[in-house]
Amino acid sequence: MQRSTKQRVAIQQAMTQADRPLAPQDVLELAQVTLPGLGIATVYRALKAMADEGLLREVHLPGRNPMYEVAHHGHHHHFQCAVCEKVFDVHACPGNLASLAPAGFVVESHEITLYGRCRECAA
Amino acid sequence: MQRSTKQRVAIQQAMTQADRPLAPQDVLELAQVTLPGLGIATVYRALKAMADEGLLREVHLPGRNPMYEVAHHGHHHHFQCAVCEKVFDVHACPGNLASLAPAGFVVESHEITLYGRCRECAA
DNA sequence: TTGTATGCAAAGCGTTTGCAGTGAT
DNA sequence: ATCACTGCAAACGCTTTGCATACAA
Repeated sequence: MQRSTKQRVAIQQAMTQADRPLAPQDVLELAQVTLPGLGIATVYRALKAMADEGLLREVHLPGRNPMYEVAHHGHHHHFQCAVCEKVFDVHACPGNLASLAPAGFVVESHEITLYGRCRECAA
Repeated sequence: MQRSTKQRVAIQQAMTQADRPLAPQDVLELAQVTLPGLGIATVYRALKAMADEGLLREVHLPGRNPMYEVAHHGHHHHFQCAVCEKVFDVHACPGNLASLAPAGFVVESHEITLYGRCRECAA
């Protein structure tokens, strides 16, 4: 199983404190505040390991490299701010999207991304 | 302006005949059927140029590299088949997604991706 | 003839992996 | 003392770019 190293503690701490999807590079920079020697390869390996363990979830957004978020929530979507580029969770869903597909197509799941300005950047 | 070369004709032909979002590699393979010597760099440059001209549109889907489709009018979304991995247009939209965002967030646009099995793969 | 377009190969960028050394158990 | 974890650097896959040549105008 997983060993508890100072690297992984720092990485998990960064993920938990951010409480929103982060790119590996973001995680590196946050974790390096408390652990300057941390390497990017370690971040990638730790994020993937934690995702395999179910602690984190991979987040794929259109036109962005893969991100990770703490895996607590159920079904949800994402909001991407056009100004600060940060990604936030959206805990609502219109549902009933199966009927949008062309006839003969079977819809099994869906993903919605909202774009605009977050609370801070809208002010 | 653009010059009409046999490479660009083949590329545009591939895009038009497919009538669905294609990755640059897909375009290369389709166009190479009629133009075997075609290089991948030319495909990338031509796709970008045609997108700048308004002939094509860049399509970004979660977890996929950028694709291109012929630029047609109107707001639409995409369906990605879990079996054949092909992407199709969805000419419907639930609308009214602005209210899904947290309070204080301003929604300017949205993107929806449906997943499931396309007509061929559902059979 | 002129200058854009092309093909190739090299360079970029984000991500993964091999390896020898480090450190948690 | 193990053996997983780490940092570094090399390797990777996709995309972009520099350059000399080809070719549309």
